Amino acid sequence: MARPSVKQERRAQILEAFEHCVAHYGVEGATLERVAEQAGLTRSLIRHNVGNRDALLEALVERFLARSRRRMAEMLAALPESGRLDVLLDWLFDPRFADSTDVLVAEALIAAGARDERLAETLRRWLAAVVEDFARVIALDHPEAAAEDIEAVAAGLTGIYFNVESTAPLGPMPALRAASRRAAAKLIGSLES
Amino acid sequence: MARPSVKQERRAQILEAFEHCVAHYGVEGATLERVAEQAGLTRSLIRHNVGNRDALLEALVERFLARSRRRMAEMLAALPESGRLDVLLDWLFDPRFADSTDVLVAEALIAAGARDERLAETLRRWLAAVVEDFARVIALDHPEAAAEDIEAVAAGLTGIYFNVESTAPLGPMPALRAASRRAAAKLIGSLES
DNA sequence: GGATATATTGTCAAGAGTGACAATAAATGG
DNA sequence: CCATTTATTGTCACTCTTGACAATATATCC
Repeated sequence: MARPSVKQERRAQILEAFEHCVAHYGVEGATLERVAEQAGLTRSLIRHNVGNRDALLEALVERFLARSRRRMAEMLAALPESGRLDVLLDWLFDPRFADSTDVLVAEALIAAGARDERLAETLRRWLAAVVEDFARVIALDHPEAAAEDIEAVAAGLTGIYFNVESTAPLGPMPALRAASRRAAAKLIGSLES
Repeated sequence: MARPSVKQERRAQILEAFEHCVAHYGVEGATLERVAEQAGLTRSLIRHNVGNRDALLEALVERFLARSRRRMAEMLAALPESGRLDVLLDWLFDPRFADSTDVLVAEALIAAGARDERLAETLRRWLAAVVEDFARVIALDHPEAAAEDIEAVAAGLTGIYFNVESTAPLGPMPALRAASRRAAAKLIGSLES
């Protein structure tokens, strides 16, 4: 009885473009014009399908959280019974699996969090959850280790990983990546008593 | 024979304001209007004392590099003969010494590096130098350790530190900070044979 | 006090970014 | 073919940002 709606597809297309722009230019630098160009659409269509700037940012945060959780869950589900931590290190540091989008978007959102306490609270929870997920994986292979040590190693792992991915705009830095992976392995190894 | 020039003071004042804005809003979001307001000056005075946007960014990069090197040198010079690494960990993770400006500016510049290969090259060198400085300190206390291990620990330390400071816009995260410090200590401890 | 160099303020035009809405085009069911 | 719903395009007004330059004020030396 009407022209079929493509709103959901358009919405995804727009949010992906917005994500790209936020990762590259920051929240303030991701203008609707740029997003429209990146998506191959017009600014009016952005407004039609998602809304104004605020709506766009809110939708991006939701998408980012959902995507981050899904990727983490997939990784966790793919871990083998033995040698879990080697697979985890591959996932985190192997350039073949590298995907800096999430980390770059997170950085941009964190910067914006300084002017949006609700967003800041969301991101604090998100970051804590990431560390907790890593901690759970580590605990599986080190059931005897103290909770405090596992927490520390998980936090360290997160920092090392985020730092490597955050340098993505500078181009590949294989030496840093390799050293970071070695550091992560040594950090995990420190749990052996 | 003429009115005394305050160009150098003004210049410093302007660059400090620009630095603040870049740390908070990113390179693209640091508009001259915002910088002028932050500095308590007018846009015309920015132009008069430093120049246009490009000149401002170039000056900021220089200032950032100089400041970063100076801070690192001061820290290195202040290290005691024994227990160097504890002092280093204090400097890196004690909230009383925390200063996230450098890290936030670095992140913003790195993002901008994607569109400026010369800047990217500068930042790659800067990052490598930071890691090398840490590696030298570590090597002082672990002369027997393999160079590759020292390099790895230095890279890990850098990542853990940068990650903690990069969360500054979210407000204090004492648990993450404490866990990160423990992780850094464990990482360094992994060099004991 | 006058010459001089600098600081400071003011203004203008051009372009980018945004929000709101109108107008047109296209696809579907009946 | 018609009615209906949605997609798509176009446009207008307003603000923000920037670059350039003119005009004025101020401090110093002679």
